[in-house]
Amino acid sequence: MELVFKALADPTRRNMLDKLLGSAGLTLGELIEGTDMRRQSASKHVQLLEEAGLIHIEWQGREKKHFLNPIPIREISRRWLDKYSERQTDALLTMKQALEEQPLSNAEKNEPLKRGPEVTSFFTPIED
Amino acid sequence: MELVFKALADPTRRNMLDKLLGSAGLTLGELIEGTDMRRQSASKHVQLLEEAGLIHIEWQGREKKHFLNPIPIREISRRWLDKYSERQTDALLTMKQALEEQPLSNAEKNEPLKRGPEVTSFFTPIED
DNA sequence: TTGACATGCAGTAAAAAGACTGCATTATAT
DNA sequence: ATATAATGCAGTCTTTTTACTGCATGTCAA
Repeated sequence: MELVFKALADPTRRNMLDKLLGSAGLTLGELIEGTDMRRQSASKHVQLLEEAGLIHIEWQGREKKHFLNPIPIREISRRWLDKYSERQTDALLTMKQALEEQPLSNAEKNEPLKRGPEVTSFFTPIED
Repeated sequence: MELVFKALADPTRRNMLDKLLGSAGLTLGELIEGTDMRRQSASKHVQLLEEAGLIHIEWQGREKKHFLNPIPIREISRRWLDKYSERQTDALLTMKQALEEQPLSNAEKNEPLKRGPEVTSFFTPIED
């Protein structure tokens, strides 16, 4: 998973994935068409993408064809991203809006500064 | 979006997000508890996370409370990741397995090396 | 077989990222 | 008021990342 996040961090590599989504089986030379990058640099990007399991490579004679493998991205989406996005977005939106209106509710009430779930819980709405 | 991917690339920052998912409103000091990182370093990580919109910060006196904002992650999941994962995973799996069994179908058929959609299309199954 | 093509590998240099120390600022508590 | 606590900011150093050049390897086509 570490490798996947690293690989996705670079815009050049994300662009490669986009290209491969549009037309699979592109060679290295085709991948750098329209860019000013040298093939040696692109090759290293491809290496990282492959190590992360994000692309599948198939040799055809002297040509190296690249195929997108969406599975690791799906894994991220399912195992790591979903736990933030699906469950809690609405709760956060509620909180955020409430905070913008009365950002210092506890201080205003002159309550002592408490720590712990009562105060810090992300899902305890302001109106509680 | 660039900032979000960069922010997610570092394991320290992902760990911070995980901590904030578990207990929201943690202060900077609480965020580095259990690690050997100095608060100044953690502070820079927090800055990046905030610039990426991944956390929301609320000052409470001299304490800085941090809250996870899952929305950017949801955006990634929806706009960028889903286009790889949901639509095409099954198609890829089929292709991958087929490739592993007969990885050079075109070459074996002694066809000329063609380029373009006919050959390179990711979604054109081997059995076509 | 030989020349052109697609790519790999090694080495270098520049840029970015990450972590540290030291000092400054603001808030709390006595 | 003053000491302590939570944090920010600036500067330096190290590591990592990224791009480049030059040369090597293997494949295709005449």
